[in-house]
Amino acid sequence: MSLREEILDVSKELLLKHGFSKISMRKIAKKANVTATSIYLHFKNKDDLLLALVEESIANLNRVLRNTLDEAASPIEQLESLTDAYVGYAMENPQEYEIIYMVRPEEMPKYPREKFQQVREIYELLAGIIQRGKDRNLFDVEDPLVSAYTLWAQIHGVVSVILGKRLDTRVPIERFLDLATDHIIQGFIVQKTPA
Amino acid sequence: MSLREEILDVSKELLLKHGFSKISMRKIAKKANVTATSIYLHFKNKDDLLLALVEESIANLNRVLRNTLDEAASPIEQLESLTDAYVGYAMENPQEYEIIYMVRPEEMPKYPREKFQQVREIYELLAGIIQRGKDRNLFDVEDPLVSAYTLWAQIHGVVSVILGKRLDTRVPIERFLDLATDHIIQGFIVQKTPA
DNA sequence: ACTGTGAACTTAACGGTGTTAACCTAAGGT
DNA sequence: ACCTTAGGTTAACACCGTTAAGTTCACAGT
Repeated sequence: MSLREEILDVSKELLLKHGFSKISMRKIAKKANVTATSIYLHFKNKDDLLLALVEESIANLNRVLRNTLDEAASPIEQLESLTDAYVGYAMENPQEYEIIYMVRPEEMPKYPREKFQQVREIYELLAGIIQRGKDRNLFDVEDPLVSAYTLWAQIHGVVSVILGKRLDTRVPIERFLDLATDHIIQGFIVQKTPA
Repeated sequence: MSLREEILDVSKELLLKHGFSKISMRKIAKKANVTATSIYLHFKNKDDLLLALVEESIANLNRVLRNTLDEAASPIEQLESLTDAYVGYAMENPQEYEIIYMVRPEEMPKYPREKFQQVREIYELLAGIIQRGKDRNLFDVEDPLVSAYTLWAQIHGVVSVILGKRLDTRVPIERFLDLATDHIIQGFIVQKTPA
């Protein structure tokens, strides 16, 4: 295994074990039996290293989402199962999810766009589902691609509130998640106005 | 002005000007013409100081939300105007919003609950609106308090995606926000099933 | 008037951080 | 036999949050 991979491995291990705020180049280096400066031979800086981890984690999440997709199911069912899979993944792998969304490298905006191609692909998949639902008069959406983004943003909000430990302790997480996903899906389904 | 207030003032100024990642106890102290250690006479540590800023900003946001509430309006209108006010506040005061939600002091969970009483009050206000809408058969909700939390989480997700610069650059922010608020509100309104 | 106390503040230091410059070493190609 | 290059090192810089110890000074009690 190359040192680069080794560094990625131990970084992820430390991140998952001790959380984002506790990792440092020196600790990573120590765990890889190397000096901190060696990391700079393989990564531009700390942000660059973190970004590589973000990429990995995004790939994981994408794999999970793609695997849960049942081509034969109805658009509504597909939306529901994707939502559940997303939330489930975040709940079961909170640190991994945090790697994706909580880590905020300074120069993310100017980071090479190709790297986020995978993210786009997921959106287009989602947009496709929404488009098909719209065509069948199941979904009340104007613009499937934009709605794909709002759907994801809504779900992310729900998840991040829990992971950020900002949910009122009086509210049971399970109930919160159930009602949240209900409301979110509901917001996409056509309103059948009374005759 | 007491040193405590002075510290809060310059901290906020630095935070709004240079962002969260750039502030340090030493810089704050320098700007307040004081040594870094003096800060520790008024705040337990850096997190404690940041938490004080979070409190202030929450109070601001709450004031804005309360001011936009029109007692006479219908529950649907109230929900819409609160949503718009929330999003508007976040867009116009992005750093202030980040202070509230992006700052994640380690010990937030064990922070004295009374301090977040204001947050509760807003939820209860929101829950009241939802309850009234439910009573009038306008809203399709099971549990107004929990739904108040999911509503807020969804909106927060939408806002945080923009502030985190994670929205695809092909999607215009205004359109994204419009469709997002539409979907969110839609998700709370009763489905009138056809006769 | 003298003393004591406590608050506000400082200096100096500890152990940590990301990052860079300079250097070393071994392998491979010419 | 020489040069280049990849992969690694040591030492250092400038910062960080935080603490222990010391200073100054206003004011209360006797």
